[in-house]
Amino acid sequence: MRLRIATWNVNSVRLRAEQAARFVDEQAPDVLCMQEIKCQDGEFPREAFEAMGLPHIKIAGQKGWHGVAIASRLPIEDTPTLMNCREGHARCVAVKVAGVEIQNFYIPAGGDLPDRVANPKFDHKLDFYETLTAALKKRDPKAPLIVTGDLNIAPGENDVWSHRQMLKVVSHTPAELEAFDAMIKSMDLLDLPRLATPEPEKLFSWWSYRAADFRKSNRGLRLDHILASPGLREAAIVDGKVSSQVHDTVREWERPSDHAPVTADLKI
Amino acid sequence: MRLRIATWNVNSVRLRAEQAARFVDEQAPDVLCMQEIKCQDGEFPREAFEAMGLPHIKIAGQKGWHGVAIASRLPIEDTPTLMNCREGHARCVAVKVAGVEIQNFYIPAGGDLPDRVANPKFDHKLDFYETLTAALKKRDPKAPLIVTGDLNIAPGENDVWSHRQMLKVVSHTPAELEAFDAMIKSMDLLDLPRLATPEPEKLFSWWSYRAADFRKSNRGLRLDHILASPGLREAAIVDGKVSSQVHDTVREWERPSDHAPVTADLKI
DNA sequence: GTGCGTAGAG
DNA sequence: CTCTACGCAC
Repeated sequence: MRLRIATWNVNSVRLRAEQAARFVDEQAPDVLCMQEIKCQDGEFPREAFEAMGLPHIKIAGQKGWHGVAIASRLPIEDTPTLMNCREGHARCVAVKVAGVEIQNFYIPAGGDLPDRVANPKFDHKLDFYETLTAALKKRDPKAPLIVTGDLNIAPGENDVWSHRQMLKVVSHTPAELEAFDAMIKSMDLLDLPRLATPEPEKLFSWWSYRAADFRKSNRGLRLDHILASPGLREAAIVDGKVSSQVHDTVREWERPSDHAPVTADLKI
Repeated sequence: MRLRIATWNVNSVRLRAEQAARFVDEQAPDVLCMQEIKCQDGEFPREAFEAMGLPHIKIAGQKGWHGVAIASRLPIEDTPTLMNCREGHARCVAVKVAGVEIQNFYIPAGGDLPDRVANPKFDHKLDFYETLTAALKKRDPKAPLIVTGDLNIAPGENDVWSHRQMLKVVSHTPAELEAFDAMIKSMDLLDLPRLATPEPEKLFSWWSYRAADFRKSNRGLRLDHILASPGLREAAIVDGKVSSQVHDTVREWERPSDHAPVTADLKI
């Protein structure tokens, strides 16, 4: 069976429910992990997700900001999140689907100044990574685990439009690249979209709203990730190939999210 | 030649430009007087009005609030407004089209409490009427003049859903009815929509957004007016008939203004 | 209920 | 530029 997992920072699920329906119709994900739903649990448009064939829903919402959710075609089993947000924000949600544990995160953006002392948001971001990395180290790498979401770091030189310029910009600073790398090494996580589209090809999942024409300037970043535990290696790599993509055409739709959805397939 | 004059409180011209195009397409007004455009002069969607065949435009805008404009199929001649707003709001705009002077006003709503001392907004409203009435008295009644806009008073018993209940509500209080009457008497202005639809038939041009179904409750008010000077009597009353209507179906459109457009025809 | 202003986040 | 929150006006 093919299990297609999608992650999408929807930037308000109430404003994007119709686009979610279109995306689900076109790409048929079995599990849709969302970030920045920007609503409380009771305000989540459940009916819309039921109508699009994803009736099994787990929501971690809060008023107006952040908020994560998972909507699934298959029944979900409740499972604890790997960690909790230090600041009490709704940034973590997890389920088990078809025997696969899915941990969905909206990691803090980290503010403008890449300085842990002067900028508490940047400290929060790195602390989030440290806590997550520590939690992953305690887990059995052979267990089937997906770590996904808007992780707000573009880890590779080809995950940013300009490595040189971005090294000074939060999302691609050396401290963040190290934090991301440490997380990956915690259990040798597989970076599925990047395995499917190897370097040096550029791969982005986010483009700023501020650009007049995001295609023209193409100043994107790869902030949205689907990472698989070693226990999922055989499920993710089939005949030497990984099936995973960034659905960047979604970024062209009317009134889009600034993030494009990312999918990856597991053969389970 | 038929000159069709329309007045419409659009409640944000930028949000309503498409609806204006539809209305102009369906009703073919020669002159469209707008209120509550809620934008500055430079933010007015000129191109949209040019495209709908109303390229001659006069705008009195301000940031975010109030704002009036006139868009015309025929060339416009600049003409001074009959008065200026005491508070400096953009509430008055005037043009001359085909020899007819058109004075377009967005008269203050007047707040909740009908008390000139306790409520400065109510005082401003009555003061606006007094100033306008004084200005009209100085004009030659035989000159072709239209006074139109959102005048924020429902003058007659059949211009409100409940005369008894509304006598205590700003827009239909005794002081306002007197002020409206004094304005009419200043030069025996003709109330064109009411002449076309005589009492006791109810006639409304505004329905609150707060009603779930405005058709069902039908708690409307006639706040939007097209008044003609005696000099336009023969132009407005043709074979004993006045051609004027409230286009209330516009209120049913998607994301409507809370006001419906009103039109009146002159034979000139 | 709807659309503005302001501010903050991204 | 595009979201949220809050407050105000209508």
